[in-house]
Amino acid sequence: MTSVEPLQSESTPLHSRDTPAADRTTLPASVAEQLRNLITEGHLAAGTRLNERTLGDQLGVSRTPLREAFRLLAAEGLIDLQPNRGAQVVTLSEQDIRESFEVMSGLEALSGELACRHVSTDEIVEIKALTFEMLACHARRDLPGYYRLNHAIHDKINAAARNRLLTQVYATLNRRIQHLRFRSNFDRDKWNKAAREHSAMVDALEARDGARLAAILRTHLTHKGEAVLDALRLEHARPPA
Amino acid sequence: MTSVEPLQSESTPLHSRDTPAADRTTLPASVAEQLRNLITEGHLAAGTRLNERTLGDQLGVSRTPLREAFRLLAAEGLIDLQPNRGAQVVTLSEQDIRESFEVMSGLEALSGELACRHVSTDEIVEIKALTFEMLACHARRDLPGYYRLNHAIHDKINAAARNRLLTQVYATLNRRIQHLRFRSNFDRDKWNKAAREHSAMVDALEARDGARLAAILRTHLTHKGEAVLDALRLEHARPPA
DNA sequence: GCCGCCCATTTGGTATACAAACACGAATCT
DNA sequence: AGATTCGTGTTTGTATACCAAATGGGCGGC
Repeated sequence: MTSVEPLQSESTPLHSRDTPAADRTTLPASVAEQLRNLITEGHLAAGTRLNERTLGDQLGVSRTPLREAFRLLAAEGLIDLQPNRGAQVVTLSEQDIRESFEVMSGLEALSGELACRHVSTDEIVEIKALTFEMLACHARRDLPGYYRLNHAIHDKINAAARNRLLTQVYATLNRRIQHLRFRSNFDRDKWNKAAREHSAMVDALEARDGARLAAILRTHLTHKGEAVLDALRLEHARPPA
Repeated sequence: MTSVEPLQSESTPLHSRDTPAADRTTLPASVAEQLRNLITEGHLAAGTRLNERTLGDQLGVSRTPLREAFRLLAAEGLIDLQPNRGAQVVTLSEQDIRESFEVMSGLEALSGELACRHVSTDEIVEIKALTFEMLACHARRDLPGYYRLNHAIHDKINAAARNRLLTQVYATLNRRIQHLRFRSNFDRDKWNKAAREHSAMVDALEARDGARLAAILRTHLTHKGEAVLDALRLEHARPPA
């Protein structure tokens, strides 16, 4: 995946002239979002150069808002913006990935701690239910379903922490490595362990034991990081189709 | 401080034509840095509107790079960029501040934990020395000196964590509240407590007790957050000169 | 006093122009 | 041959002009 197929049909401008009036977002923001999606979903491979003129034509916007979108994405760490050399999709080194998981594990721990302080019983119930659904996916070896529910659970815990900044920072960091997570088709052992950790999470949450939940989430994320790194190294040895 | 005095003499363009060739930074970046400094040092008060034309003239740049700088600062959370309403220096609500300190305390905790894993004996020595210097400032009631050393110590611990992402994220968050920290001329009790906490930090670091250092840093930051909030509320009751 | 209308101002976005930086291959030198 | 220089086309960086749309007041009517 090194070149880009038509990103958008020519006939659908981003700003439809007929939108009522109100909350239309700005062009740079929506361009940034499109690119963000392309990157996080892996449709734009790491290292891809983003030519201003070309990409602008494909997206149907002029250079000005595109460049502003670049600044945004650069600040989020999704693209690399070098003076006079343009933008390219960021390539994460092993260390970058390790650092990302370290920071994210710290944030998850905080999230767990705060969640135990603020979570409502309704939320606990919902998280517990989601966890069981996820365990069902695990039993069925349904990886996509597992990922989806996994994501939902972590989102709920994060929301229960009642800290928008935390949510936002976490989301930003997560996006940088999101496409990697889906590739780590980790082995049976690790998957079993992860599932068990999720059961323990629910226990800690029900007991509202912040320290315990924090510790579980911390190691959970650390394990996930290791799994991703392993998968990456494996891929490196024998590149995928 | 609601209006802006000449930000730069007309005769010193940001890009001097004679700079050799090499690492000149781009205009948006340097504009952003100037604004960042003005904001974090409190020369641009919260809520100040940033008019594109006016500000561009003052800084000697056109709207194009200025707008890109705005995107940068908005992504960092230093300014608020509302569609069709322009940019203004962000105004943090009490909750924003509380959330900031919560996240930062989590990051500090992580920093302490990692620092204990990676710190060199030389670094410990240096941190210990700085701590004593800081305690000297405390004894002399030298608040500016205290702040300076305090900052240096936290930087060193952060550096010892060996995680550039952590450093960067922390710095970004810190900038948003930096100008508040200097105003919190907290009372004798809190200051004493903070000083004691710093001694405990060195102990934990020497013992390379990650969990302990993490806990200390965590509560240290929490206390700082409370102090800032107190000071803010006080100021609110009786506005400063 | 309240409401709606109108206008000056500002922002959002496009297009264009041009200088400087860069990439890369050809020509040159040793 | 290999390294170096040179030149040229391409891309980025910045400025500027321009216009549409949104905003925010002020003004007049009620």
